[in-house]
Amino acid sequence: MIVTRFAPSPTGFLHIGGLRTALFSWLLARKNGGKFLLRIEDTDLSRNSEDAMKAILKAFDWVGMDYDGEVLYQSKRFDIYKQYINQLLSEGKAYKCYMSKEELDALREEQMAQKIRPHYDRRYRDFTGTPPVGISPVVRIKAPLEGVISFKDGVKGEINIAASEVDDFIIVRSDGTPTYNFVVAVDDALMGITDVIRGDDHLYNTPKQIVIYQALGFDFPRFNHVAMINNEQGKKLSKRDGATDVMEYKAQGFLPEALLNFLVRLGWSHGDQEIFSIEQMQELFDPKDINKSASSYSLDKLLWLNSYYIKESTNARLVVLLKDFGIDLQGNSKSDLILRATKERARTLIDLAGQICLLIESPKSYDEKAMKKVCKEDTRFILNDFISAIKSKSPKSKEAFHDLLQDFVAQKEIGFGKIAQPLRLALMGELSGAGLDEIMEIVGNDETIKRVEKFILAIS
RNA sequence: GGCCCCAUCGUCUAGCGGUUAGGAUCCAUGGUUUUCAUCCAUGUUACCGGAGUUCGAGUCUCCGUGGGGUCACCA
Repeated sequence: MIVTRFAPSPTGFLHIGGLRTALFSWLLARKNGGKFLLRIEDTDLSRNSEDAMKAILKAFDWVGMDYDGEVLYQSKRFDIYKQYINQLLSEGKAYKCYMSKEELDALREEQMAQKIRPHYDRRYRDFTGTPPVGISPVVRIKAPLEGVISFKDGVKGEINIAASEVDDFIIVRSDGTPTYNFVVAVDDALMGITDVIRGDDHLYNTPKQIVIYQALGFDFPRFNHVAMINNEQGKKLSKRDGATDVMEYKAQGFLPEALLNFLVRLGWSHGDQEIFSIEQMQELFDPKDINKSASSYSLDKLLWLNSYYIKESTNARLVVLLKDFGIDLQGNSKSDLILRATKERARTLIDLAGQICLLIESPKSYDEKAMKKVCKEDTRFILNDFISAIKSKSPKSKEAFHDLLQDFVAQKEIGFGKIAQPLRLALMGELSGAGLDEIMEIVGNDETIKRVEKFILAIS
């Protein structure tokens, strides 16, 4: 059985890079009827944040990704790690190191000055003397002294790293807590993880974790290191690049399926296909189709996907979603008409809300450029006559408004634009939007007249 | 700096030794539409450079160049 996991550290919100690796892992598990675990890497007690934890869970919930079993916390598994530490210690595969942090820093500094790679000099590796007093030791793993650590990466292929690049790294801090590279290896092994999918910033952790696997006699999983997501300038994504927090996308009016579809195509592809439903992703995802190179993040495609998914959404769902954007269409008898008139034109829910606003509220201002362009001397008289026409015919349907408009221009022997443009401005405050007949059907006779009258006043 | 990874239109990508280098997005143009948008059609734009292997190289090899990652008692 395939078992995958997402293992964030609770130090901040879930960012889109994290969401993508989570998505890949989730898809792989779901595709194969396997398990997807959520494990919180909170061994560094000083860096944990409850809020970050909640934010991650919230983001998962929003995009609709589920996980199997309970959320696993490494901070609750310290006794398990301790057991394995003791095992390594007693087998001589790990050792206590009494070097103080200050000494270590000094060593590092000296090495940097000599322009050699900073590394621990293994001074306590074979130490047999009496340990210095008053120092709480760390525990270090005995990494191989020579040779090459190799593994086959599902994305990058064969990776070989010289053992000399891997230090006797710390597996237990002086405060007794175990460190990341140790607990990851232990947990992945103990939890039966078969496939690890993570960012390629972890590529260098892999040989370290392999050292642990080997010391403990565990088999190691398949590794897949996914290249990073960069910003539009090709640089590492940072907070300065706008939305990196997954929940920020919700706030900006994106649909979760649009975000997921966007992310799944960042670094992964299936031929020429662009649109993937969640079901299709689950069916088609395969780590072998993950791209080796980093990708730059560009909003265009996300916007395009989002407008696609807005059009695909049922009106009922949009009504619910729109509530977060200040639009309450619940119980509005014209909600279907309103949505039909607006959803084709919206790229985000914020867009959509804005357009709906124009329909249900009288314009607060009129586009000035458009006013100048569209309003001629006779405009107010034409509009006045149009009000009379509405009053005498009192149209109710889109079709009736359509006919009224046609009859009106025919009778007055004027071009359609003569009435249509100013009318549009009067009703919406701008020159774009749904069809006039549609708008008037939604707005209704009385409100149409009111808006036109208000507009006439404004141009007189 | 050492080590590792990467390199096709602006962007996301297909390609897996022989293609007019394909799709999507963006942009432009035309059509549909009472405007805008949608939709449809068309178009501009790419194999980082140099050697080599080969009858033939975007595809394989090497060297450059560029970008990224990593070198913590963070994860």
